[in-house]
Amino acid sequence: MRIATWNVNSIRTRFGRVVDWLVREDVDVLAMQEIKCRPDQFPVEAFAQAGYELEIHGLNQWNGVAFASRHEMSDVARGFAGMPGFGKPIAGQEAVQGVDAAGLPLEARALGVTVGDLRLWSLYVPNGRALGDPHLDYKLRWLEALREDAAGWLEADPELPLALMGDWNIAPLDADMGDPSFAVGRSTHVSPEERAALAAFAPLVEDVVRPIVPEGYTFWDYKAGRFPKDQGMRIDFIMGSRAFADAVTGAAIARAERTGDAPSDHVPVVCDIDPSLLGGTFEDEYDRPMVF
DNA sequence: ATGCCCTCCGGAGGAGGA
Repeated sequence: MRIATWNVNSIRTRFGRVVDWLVREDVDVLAMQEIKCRPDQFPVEAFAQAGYELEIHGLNQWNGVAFASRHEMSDVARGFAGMPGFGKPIAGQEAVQGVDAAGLPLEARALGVTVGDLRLWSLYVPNGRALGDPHLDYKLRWLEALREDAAGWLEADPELPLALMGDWNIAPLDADMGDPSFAVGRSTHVSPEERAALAAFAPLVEDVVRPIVPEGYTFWDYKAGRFPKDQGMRIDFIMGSRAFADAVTGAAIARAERTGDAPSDHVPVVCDIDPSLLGGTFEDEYDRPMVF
């Protein structure tokens, strides 16, 4: 079973490329970020024709997360319980996009689904924008709230095959920073605070791709020829719980998706799961014949 | 370097990205 995450940078611009890749690579479940549209604007037909169902969480032209899956999805969660909002309290926003406990509007940055035994989240972690910007504080609070909720999920079920996957907007190691416009002490994505926020997930989930793909970036800025110079960043991760990580049999970073016509600035990050290693009752109907 | 490129909305130029 193949699972992937991809910041697509507008699904309306990219859907042909995305569906082609899903079919070509035989992907079962894709977590998308930055779809940049509402559900009524999402190109669902292109996915349906390729055999994929969708769960979509998009509020407006910003952010937006979704899942495409060949398998049934259930227990859909739009946002997590402790997720903070951002911006100014706006009267009437409760009905439009929901608000947090402080009355701040929630953004479309987290979508959870269950596929078989797997609990999967598509996450678009706030960018942070700049050191000292209130958006960076939002980023850190958002991550801490996610960590607290994820700790609760795993406390309730330590054997839960959980994957937190998406665009984390943090380069955890110096080897993950190849873009010279990012530097410790000068920019977001590499600050000690952000790296500590990601490292705090260590007791819960681990990067399941790095042990198999030790090198390579997942994002290259469109500006300044960052891709041809290979000045990218590794900021997209599949973070798996113990039970999830134990079932991983392979992984890849689809670097070729940054080439050709109209690429996203991010590429897909992929892992393969052997359902028989999950120890549960998941049946992959694409691997096993249906018995009637 | 308040730059570069790309996408959004709206119909110009600002916001946001990382």
